[in-house]
Amino acid sequence: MEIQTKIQQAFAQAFQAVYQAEPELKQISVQKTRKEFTGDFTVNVFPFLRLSKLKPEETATQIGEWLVANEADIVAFEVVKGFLNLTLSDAYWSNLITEAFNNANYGKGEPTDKTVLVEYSSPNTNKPLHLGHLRNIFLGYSVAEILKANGHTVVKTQIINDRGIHICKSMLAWQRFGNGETPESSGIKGDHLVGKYYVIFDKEYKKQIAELVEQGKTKEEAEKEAPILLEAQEMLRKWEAKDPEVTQLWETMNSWVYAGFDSTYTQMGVDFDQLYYESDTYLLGKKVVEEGLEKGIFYKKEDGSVWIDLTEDGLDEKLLLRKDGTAVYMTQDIGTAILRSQDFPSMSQMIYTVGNEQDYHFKVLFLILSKLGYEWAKECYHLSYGMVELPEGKMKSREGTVVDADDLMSQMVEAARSEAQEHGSFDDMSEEQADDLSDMIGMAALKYFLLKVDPKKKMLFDPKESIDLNGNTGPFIQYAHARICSIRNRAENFKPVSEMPENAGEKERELVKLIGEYPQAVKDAGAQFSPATLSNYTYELVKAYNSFYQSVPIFKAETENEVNWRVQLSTVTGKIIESAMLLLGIRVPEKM
RNA sequence: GCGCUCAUAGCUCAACUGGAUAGAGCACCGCCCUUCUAAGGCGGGGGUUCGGGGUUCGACUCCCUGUGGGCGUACCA
Repeated sequence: MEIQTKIQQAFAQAFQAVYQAEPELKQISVQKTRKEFTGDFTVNVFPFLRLSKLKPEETATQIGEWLVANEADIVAFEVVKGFLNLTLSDAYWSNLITEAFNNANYGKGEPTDKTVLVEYSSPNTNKPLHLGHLRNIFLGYSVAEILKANGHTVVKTQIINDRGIHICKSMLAWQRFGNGETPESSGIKGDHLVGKYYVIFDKEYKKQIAELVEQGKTKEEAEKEAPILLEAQEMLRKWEAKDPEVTQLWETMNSWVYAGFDSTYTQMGVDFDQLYYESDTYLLGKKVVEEGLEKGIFYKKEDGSVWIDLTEDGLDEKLLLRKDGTAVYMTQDIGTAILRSQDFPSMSQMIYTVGNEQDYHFKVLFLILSKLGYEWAKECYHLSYGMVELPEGKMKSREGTVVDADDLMSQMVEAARSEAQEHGSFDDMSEEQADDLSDMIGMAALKYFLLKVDPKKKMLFDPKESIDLNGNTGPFIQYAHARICSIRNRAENFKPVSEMPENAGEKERELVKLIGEYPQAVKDAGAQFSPATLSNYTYELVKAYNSFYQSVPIFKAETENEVNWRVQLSTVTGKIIESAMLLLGIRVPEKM
């Protein structure tokens, strides 16, 4: 049990004993005592004055006296206005450090019976991944790891949008302008090659529109009638009819893209347990919509299109099948969700990591699923994150301001490499070690930069700032870890200490407190689906450690016991840094 | 138009979900390497928390309102 919860209960007990009244547990807020005051934890008595019928100071004092008399771990208290500041015993802190030192799973929750499916990538197969995908994927991966750390069983998944008009556009352009170019013949990564033809299609399409407009068509007419677009639509119909030639081309080009994605995912350091392809799920979606139509949940318009009326729920009418009977985005998503629930019958929650531009879409999706009678619909959760913006504004693929994921990652790694080179980190390293270290640092800078911001909020990506390795950054945290490893290596005669030295100073005590907060930090990050809260915690921990490291000599401590204690504190801090960073998907080096 | 959402130091972000004098990083200024990794530490300046009302013992946080951004409102995904 977390110490906060214990204090909460003790406080309630005290209230019962002193005033014969029961405060609501939720109302008892236990927080860290601010630096300006003495104490470890603070309880606010304001909400309970109507129960005690006394002034804030009197209430706090009486409760404080009871707690010191009856709770072994609480040894002193101090009252400032309505704030009751409690001081815990050294024995309590000593036990905590011993536990953190001995328990390999310190901070992680007990196994639960919950199975959570986390979707954290949903790429289209017509172009490479970009910066927006990076935030999406790092976020979802980290949330999945955090949920695991909270004891849940997690299934990581992606939905691959492999069918539709977009991929036909690339296919058509390749067929017409490609001259048989392949990733092998050109040396271009598969997803980038296919993306290149998507751009070529768009150029040709625009050219044809311009020509048609010149011939006297309106812009709208031209956009609908451009021959190359009609051909792409024809290709989609052929695909749906399983035309052998089109199918073959589709398979070939998708396979190029998957090879490209695989290498991007590898560089990102992420993995998946289960893949879903829309080409496999859209038919189930269509079937379910037909069934819903029979049940009267949906209705058909005269032109044959199928809709659902959500106006009574405060939403709009939504299309589910086009008049030609083909599926739309919503249709496929219904199919995918149902398929997943069938594949994982024990699933207790389904999380979709998707940008907040789709908030409305998921509201509608979950509502439809629940109208279709699926109980698990209420356990669906849209992990909605804010868009990534650049200093010059939004990323726009048409204007070429998209930041490519592969390019960005290699730039980060190269920046890290030259910095490490300058720093002399490679001096005793092999080439592979140097490569690995560069990768570790560059990726840490990027991941931490994207994860430290509250996922819900939109964020600004300034390339200059992201590449910075000082201050509140991933490499800053890695550096602390490397220093700790170096201390640990030096401490040959280290023996764990079971009691905190009586003369332990402020810096040490501050560090001890933060170490004690790790389990709660993991819990909070899981409850809020927020790697950012965990980043902030780790940053606080590292700052406290650096401050300690700077002002408290470790190997020149007065007694051997103190040396051991300080090495032990360092070791525990290092373990937490590593553990927390892994939950963010960030590796930590032993030297840098 | 309607719906959702955001606004905190020059810039980028925090603030334990309603609690004490709103904190960090970057940038700027000044110190600290014969103590263990200076990718570090210590100190300084910098705020009407977008404006205006309200609720509360207490508001960056909740409610109303105004202003200004973003997103959605597709037979796109």
